[in-house]
Amino acid sequence: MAVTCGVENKMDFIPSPESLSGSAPEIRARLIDKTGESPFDIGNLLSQKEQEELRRIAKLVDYPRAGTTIFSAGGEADFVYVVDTGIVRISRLAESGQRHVLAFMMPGDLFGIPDGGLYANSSETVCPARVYRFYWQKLRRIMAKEPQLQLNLLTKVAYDFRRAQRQMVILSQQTTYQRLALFLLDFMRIPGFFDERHSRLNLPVNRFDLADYLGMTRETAARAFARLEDEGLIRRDGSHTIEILSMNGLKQLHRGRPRKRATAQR
Amino acid sequence: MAVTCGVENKMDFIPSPESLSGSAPEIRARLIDKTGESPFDIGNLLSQKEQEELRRIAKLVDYPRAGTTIFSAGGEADFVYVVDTGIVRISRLAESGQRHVLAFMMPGDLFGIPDGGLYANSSETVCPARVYRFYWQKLRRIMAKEPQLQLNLLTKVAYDFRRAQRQMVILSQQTTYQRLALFLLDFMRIPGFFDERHSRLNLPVNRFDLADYLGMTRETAARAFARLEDEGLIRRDGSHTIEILSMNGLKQLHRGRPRKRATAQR
DNA sequence: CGCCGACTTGACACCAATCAAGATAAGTGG
DNA sequence: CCACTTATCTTGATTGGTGTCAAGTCGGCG
Repeated sequence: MAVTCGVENKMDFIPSPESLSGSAPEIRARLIDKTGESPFDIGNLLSQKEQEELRRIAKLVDYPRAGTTIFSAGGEADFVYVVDTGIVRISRLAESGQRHVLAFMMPGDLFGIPDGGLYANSSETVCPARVYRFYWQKLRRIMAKEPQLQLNLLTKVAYDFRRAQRQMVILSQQTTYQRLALFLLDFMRIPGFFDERHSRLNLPVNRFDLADYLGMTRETAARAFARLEDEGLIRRDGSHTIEILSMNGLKQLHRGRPRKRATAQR
Repeated sequence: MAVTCGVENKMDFIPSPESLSGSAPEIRARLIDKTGESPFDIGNLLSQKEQEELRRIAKLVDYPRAGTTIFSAGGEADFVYVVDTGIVRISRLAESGQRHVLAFMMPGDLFGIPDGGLYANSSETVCPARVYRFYWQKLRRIMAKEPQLQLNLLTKVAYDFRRAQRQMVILSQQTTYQRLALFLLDFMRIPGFFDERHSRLNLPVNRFDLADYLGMTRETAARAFARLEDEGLIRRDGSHTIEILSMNGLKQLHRGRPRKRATAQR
């Protein structure tokens, strides 16, 4: 659950990464932060020793090409991963053959936590990417001794859980246009994809992935883009770069009439 | 994420409660199990001392009436809860006023984990219920000393996370009929609601809650029931008891043609 | 230059929401 | 216990959003 968004109303209640504590809300949930001085920490909670231990079992893996499989659903889950650079998609295949993209993982996001020893989902690179790889068993062993590290992991999973809950609400209530608007807003908040000066958004996600993430078809996604453009909220400039003409317009769109009338029970 | 289901294909990949370890898949994720001999344990992983500590900070709270609020989204999150008896719904209100039911929590399920000190969702009783209540801060303090207990909590959250992922796929791919069929199948697996001898299912959930959980309107839910009845898969006997005529028929329904055609990328 | 994949647009069909009304069940007071 | 009220559930007719199928455009690359 990578994409973040800045609206602060109820529907849009965005889980804060450090959800379990009550600290400052600006830190991104992560086990590793290459840029900071404490590269293996979330919110500077880990001791030097703990960070060292994490570093020892981490291995940086490079995926130079888009569309490379990192792991597949049902496979033996030996590793957990943390995105270093690039974007990774987490997907699940229905037996109908219909794919669903559960999340786009951004730098700092953790993924691949096993379910009964197996991966529950598949994951592939969306663009060239580098990821840290940890032996899950080793990590578990360390966590058994280091409660603070385990709390970091718990925090991270709780964060992803809330993002999933938010996505459930979006998928079942918002129209396709609203979902797309929300997606763009979310993406704008991720460092490195939105150029504020020119108000241009870089969308390295193709229409397939986008549609499967937002629960619609590629055709509908294209139409949704067209409508946003007609209404003067965005301007397409190639299918992967978009100029944001009215961020407020996008925000208002998702507050408008939902797909279903409001429930007024009791 | 309470409801469980027994189909074992990919789409229906049901997370096992003890997902993080690799042990036997029969135990239900829980912190407390009143019925067992180890009432504060998941999968008998906790020591006597740890169980005692949990018991000390737990308080059993009774909610004799349906529709009682346990906590509200945005409120100060002092407690976490574990269902003892009855059903509790976890919901979120969009600013449009549209409610979404995120999950029905069954006996043994844990809920109310705070997000930045506040509750992210609301929760109300669906029927008369009893819940265990824990001071979150106390629980955190104990967990800091007892990694095994914290691992139990992590396991539980990871389990709910996977249920949320499954629900995302269902909401965005399945038709209303398929979603209802799946819901019934899930409910049948919960101990105490399905009478195998008469093949009768007790559904203590009203159409409002059901529709808001499955992402449809009450009218559509009623029509979906009608269609399942027309096709000879169920028989309605009052709106809250249902006779299952063909469990296999229900299972096949959700494998049929989905709402969208399959994605065949690459 | 021409092929090919990704993306877009159009015409049509269908599923599900809406609005409205009726039926059943559940309380409530006499 | 029965009439009355009310909530819950169901059914019908209509509309609109979105998937489907098909064709067309754009851009990249050999």
